[in-house]
Amino acid sequence: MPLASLVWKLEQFVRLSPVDHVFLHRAATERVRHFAPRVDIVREGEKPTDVHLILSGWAYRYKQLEDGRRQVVSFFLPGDICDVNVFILREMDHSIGTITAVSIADLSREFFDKVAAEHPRIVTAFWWETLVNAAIQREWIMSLGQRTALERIAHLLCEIWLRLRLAGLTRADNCDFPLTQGDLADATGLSKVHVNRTLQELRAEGLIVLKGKTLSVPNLDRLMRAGLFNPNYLHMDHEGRQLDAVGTPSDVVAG
Amino acid sequence: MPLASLVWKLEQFVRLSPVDHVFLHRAATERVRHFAPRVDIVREGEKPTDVHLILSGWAYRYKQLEDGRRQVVSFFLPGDICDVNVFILREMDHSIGTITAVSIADLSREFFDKVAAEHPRIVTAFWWETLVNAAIQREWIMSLGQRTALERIAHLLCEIWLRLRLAGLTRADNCDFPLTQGDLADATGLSKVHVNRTLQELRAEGLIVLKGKTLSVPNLDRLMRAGLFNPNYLHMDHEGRQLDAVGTPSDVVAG
DNA sequence: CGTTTTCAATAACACATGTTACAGTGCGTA
DNA sequence: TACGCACTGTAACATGTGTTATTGAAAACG
Repeated sequence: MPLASLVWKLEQFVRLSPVDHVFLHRAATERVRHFAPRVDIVREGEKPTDVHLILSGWAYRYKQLEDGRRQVVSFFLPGDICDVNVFILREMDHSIGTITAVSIADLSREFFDKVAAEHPRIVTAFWWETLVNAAIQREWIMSLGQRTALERIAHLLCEIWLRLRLAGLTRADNCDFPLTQGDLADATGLSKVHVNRTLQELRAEGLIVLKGKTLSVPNLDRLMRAGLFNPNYLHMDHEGRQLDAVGTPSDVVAG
Repeated sequence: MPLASLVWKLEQFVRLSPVDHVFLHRAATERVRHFAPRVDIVREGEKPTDVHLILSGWAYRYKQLEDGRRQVVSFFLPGDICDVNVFILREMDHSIGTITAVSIADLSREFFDKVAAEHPRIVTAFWWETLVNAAIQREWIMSLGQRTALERIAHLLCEIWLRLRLAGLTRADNCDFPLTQGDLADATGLSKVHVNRTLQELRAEGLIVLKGKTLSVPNLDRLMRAGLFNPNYLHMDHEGRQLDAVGTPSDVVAG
């Protein structure tokens, strides 16, 4: 069920009612679109009309300078919402592109009006999603401004790992990892060559195994230390529920 | 009237009713606090209880690593709201400190509940504020990841200039500028020494005059070009209303 | 009103990361 | 099966920015 990741994630934070569930489910199955890998979903300058919910696949948000310099500004994983309420803006200030094949559900203005009027728990959950996304952006700023190449990459891998885990998308100690070294370079502000050097270093220290399109993290704790990673900014806990309390990948969200 | 900056700014985007005005005014005068320069208002790890509205003065949001590396993650100018609805999170993932003397109004959870229930235009305006702040964060990521030192500083100065202008806080071609070179370094991810070098360069090219605590921008257009600055991300227009239409230096935002 | 502290300015040197170039590997597709 | 193309891996070299140190000028302070 492709909606699982979103509901799963939101329920970390707010207990949704059965009515909420039905409502979300309908919204997420009504207007669904599918995209090939490596295509743009939305382009800078366009008028935003809908909010996009990622049902499956990976995507990213990026900005580009006229001379071609390109920066990935965030990654979208299954269950992520692209920007609650963007349609109140006149035009997009960035683009959104797919990494893998992606399915999205379009959420309309009316959907959000209805949420606001009739589903207070979902409102809260969406605010949580919005605030966490803002916190992630801040942490990226921290990484780009202060962390070394090795710390940056280690940090990013930790973040992706935890976000995937929250969406129920990790296996024992590994997960799908469709990003190329070029993608990592665009996200970390490093050159491709240096990303490669740095990945070698992480491998040499046994912090990651990255081959084909899967990433293994033999020891998350060590990787977190290498990236100076403090998970507080993901706000994965609420009312006493702690991230650590949830143990291994599979039962993470059991709650 | 210290509330002017906020109202002025929000009205750029949404026309507020007289009732909205009265309501905002009351909220902004009820619980006001004053802080000295260079002190913390909020510390990482604390439980957020209120949302802060900056009535006057400059502040910043920052994060710090254990070894002391410090990154300014955003600046707060008069009229800015620190984070709509933060209090739904369990703890702060960053700190907020003052630069100058600062007055803030504390906005409670009840305030936001009331807004949600009775002031739909304010809801929209706050969403706009939230989305613009997110866009600013993205642009900082772009700067830190892709722009050179000179571009970064030029870009930041343009951003601050336009935000001050929107709040009605610029004079003909100059404005107050209380940031030290150390602040700029922490915000741009550069060393203090390199910030100094770069400011000299900007001065030598006649792009800025920065002395004491005031900044002059003789030619905003040239500075914008030096910083590869595209103002679209500030979303200063709505429904055809352009920034030019509203006031002070009228020649600014070309397109 | 001098004393102390912060901030700005500059120089000399160090190094993390960028650039260019090319070879190897794997994978999609015909 | 082989072609083509995108991705990974490495080497040699270039450079933008960091580091450390010192000085002078302004503020802040007692």
